[in-house]
Amino acid sequence: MSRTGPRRSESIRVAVLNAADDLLVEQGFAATTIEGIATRAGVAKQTIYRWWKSKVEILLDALEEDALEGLAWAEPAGTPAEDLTAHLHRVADFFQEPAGRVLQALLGNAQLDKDAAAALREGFLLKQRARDLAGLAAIIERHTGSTPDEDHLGHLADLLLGPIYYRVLVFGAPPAKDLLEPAAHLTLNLATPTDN
Amino acid sequence: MSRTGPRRSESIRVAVLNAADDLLVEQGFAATTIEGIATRAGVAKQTIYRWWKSKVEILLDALEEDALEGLAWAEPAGTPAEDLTAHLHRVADFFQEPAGRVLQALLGNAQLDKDAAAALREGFLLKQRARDLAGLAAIIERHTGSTPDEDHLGHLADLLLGPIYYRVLVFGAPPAKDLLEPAAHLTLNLATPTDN
Amino acid sequence: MSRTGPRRSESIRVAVLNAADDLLVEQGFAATTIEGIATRAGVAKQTIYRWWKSKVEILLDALEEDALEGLAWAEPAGTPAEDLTAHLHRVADFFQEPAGRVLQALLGNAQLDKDAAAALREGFLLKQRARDLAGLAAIIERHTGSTPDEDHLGHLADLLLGPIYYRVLVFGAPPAKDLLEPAAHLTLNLATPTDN
Amino acid sequence: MSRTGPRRSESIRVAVLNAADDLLVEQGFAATTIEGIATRAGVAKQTIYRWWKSKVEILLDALEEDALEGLAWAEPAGTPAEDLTAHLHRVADFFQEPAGRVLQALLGNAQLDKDAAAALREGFLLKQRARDLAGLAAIIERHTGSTPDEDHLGHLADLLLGPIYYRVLVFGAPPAKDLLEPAAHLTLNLATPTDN
DNA sequence: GTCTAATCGAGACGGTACGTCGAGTCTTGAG
DNA sequence: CTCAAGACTCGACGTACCGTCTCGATTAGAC
Repeated sequence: MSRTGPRRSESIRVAVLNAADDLLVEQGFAATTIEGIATRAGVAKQTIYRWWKSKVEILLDALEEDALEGLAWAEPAGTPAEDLTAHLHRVADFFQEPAGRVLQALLGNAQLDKDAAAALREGFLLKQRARDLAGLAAIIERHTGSTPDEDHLGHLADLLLGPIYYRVLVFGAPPAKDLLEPAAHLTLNLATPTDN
Repeated sequence: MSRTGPRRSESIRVAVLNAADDLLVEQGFAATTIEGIATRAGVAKQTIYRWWKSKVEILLDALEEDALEGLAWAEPAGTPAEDLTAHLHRVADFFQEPAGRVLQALLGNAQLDKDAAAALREGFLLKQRARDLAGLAAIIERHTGSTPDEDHLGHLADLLLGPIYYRVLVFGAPPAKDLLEPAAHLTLNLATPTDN
Repeated sequence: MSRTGPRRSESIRVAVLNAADDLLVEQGFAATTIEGIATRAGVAKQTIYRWWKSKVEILLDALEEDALEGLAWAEPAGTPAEDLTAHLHRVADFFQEPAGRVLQALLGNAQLDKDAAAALREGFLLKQRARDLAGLAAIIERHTGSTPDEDHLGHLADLLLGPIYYRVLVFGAPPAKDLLEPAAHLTLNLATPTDN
Repeated sequence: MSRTGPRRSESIRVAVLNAADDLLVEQGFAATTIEGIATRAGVAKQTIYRWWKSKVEILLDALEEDALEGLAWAEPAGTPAEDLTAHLHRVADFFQEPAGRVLQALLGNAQLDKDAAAALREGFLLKQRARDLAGLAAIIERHTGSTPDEDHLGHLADLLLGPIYYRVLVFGAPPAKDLLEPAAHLTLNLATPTDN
């Protein structure tokens, strides 16, 4: 005997996520207010508060829908080095897209608010980390024939992705593209057991 | 004929910077309001607005006093590899200190506010970048006897520092310490012209 | 061919009226919300709106059941003066009872809302006025042997009841009891044609 | 050494009181919201909350300024009976004026809210009661040469004013004018020591 | 010693957004 | 068709800070 009464409106959910996304890109994080989202989505404020605790939760919801593909590891299409380089380009490009702006804003906000940081970590970053480790492991395996252990894999991921996030978050733009290919090669070299 | 009347009070300046620092560490960035700083410093709001444009400027002021030494490159004390590893440890530790928290908050806020980002870049990050490049160049020179060109040096700095900032800003804590020594050696290897 | 489906549930009607009554006495008029009544009566809001237009209508419904006896003119039991005095005591006491509180609240609300005022007038006050005039006329007739004309009777009712309502509505409590007996005698005196 | 800084703006105070008055008369009590008053007065909501706790306090403030003259007892101008009758006319007319509407609304609200009732009593009704007793005593003294005792005077005031308030608050309009002169004469008769 | 001009505290003010409450309407599925 | 449950829009609530402003009181050169 399931419960009675009206159900949550999916169209409202989508309208809110889109409104939040749009506002963030157009006006920035500070100007993305709950009232603004409500107005733009044509929805009552109370309806937003019924389903989300804060604008950060809304953006996190929006991110989950959009970022999965933007940061996904593609199927093999060339040599491991080529595929890895291509992925780094994809990550660098991602931060220019709307979904990337959302992630950037949420990362920024996470520095300012411990709860938001925890929510972002749980809701997105750790999952993405797992996907990154899996994607990187697959490429390394294609390259060397074996999978590095967890710790080593994590270090490689940090060396590989760290510079991109660093340039984006600290200097406001992805790194020069000519950094990416050497970084990919370097990582694959480090992944060969003898170099460990 | 110079002007008359009282001059800017240094004690007020210090009280405001300390109040801002303390509030940030104790309550977080969002709770660090101009009104709160004014109250805690025992100062009128107007007095703050007379000398600073926003709380970001206050924190930037506070950062400039504290971060210089926290992120400074030390004098040679061992082999280049040892010195470089030691510096990476220093950077990682810096983000645990109050001054590091301020930088982290300002970096976070910079993701959310373009003006704040520009101010942080101009007021701190670019200068620190220059110091980092100089410090790294000096160590490489000791190691290889020659200085890499500007672009290459920048890439090396990104590879070296990126992972630390990445772990701090994305995962909320500095990387495992055992990542740092390999990263230092790696960077020095990459700096030798033949490996490029 | 009469209509199908269940009819209005009497148990719900009673539950709602009681819930409204209770809430009014316990929490006051403002805190007596439709939502509160619905919750307390274990009934859906919509069900209330199906049968009543507003909380005022609910309270009016509740009043009609209780106030009739509370403000009723009793059968002759003594001299006209005694009976009139007794009635005044009954009216004064009525405002201390729950039903009196409801009337007081509805009178209060009527000052603030023209529609509510009209509803109260139509639904209760004019009927009560008629009962009061009839009761008073009966007593006067017993006393003087004749019935005063409509206008005169109305004035007498105003002089008689006015002070009680005045004390209750303006000063929050019924008048001192020793006002009531002189008022009763006075009214009867004024009712004798020669004193008019 | 009095305090420094800007003082409360008198023009704002007046603008708020007028806006509240106007809204009450034009739209009624329920539609007289703090936000509406603020908008109409061209004032920030916070400014209202700084000086008044609720709209009731605002209206009370407004009342104090306007009701004093509207309900004042005039100087002797004729016989005591004439003056008393004139005063009753003044009271009955008062409830048709804006200030009278305010009093009526506040009386209505007082039935619904104990705190509001207490505030109204303290802030206005008890003072007005004192003025009424004094005014009535003066007229009686002119008529009979002596002043009745406190209790008796109170009863006379209740008999005199009760019917007017009763008709206004219960039936929504002042009593027929021909009630007033008999009521005045009656009261003076009752005030003569032998009739007591 | 004035004089004079800026600094400083205190805080009033117009705003914007917050997060909450209840109103009244509408939708769903059970009985 | 009625009902409980509750999603929905709407308007107002009272609060927090924002950034601007005004008001004396204080202070430190210039004369």
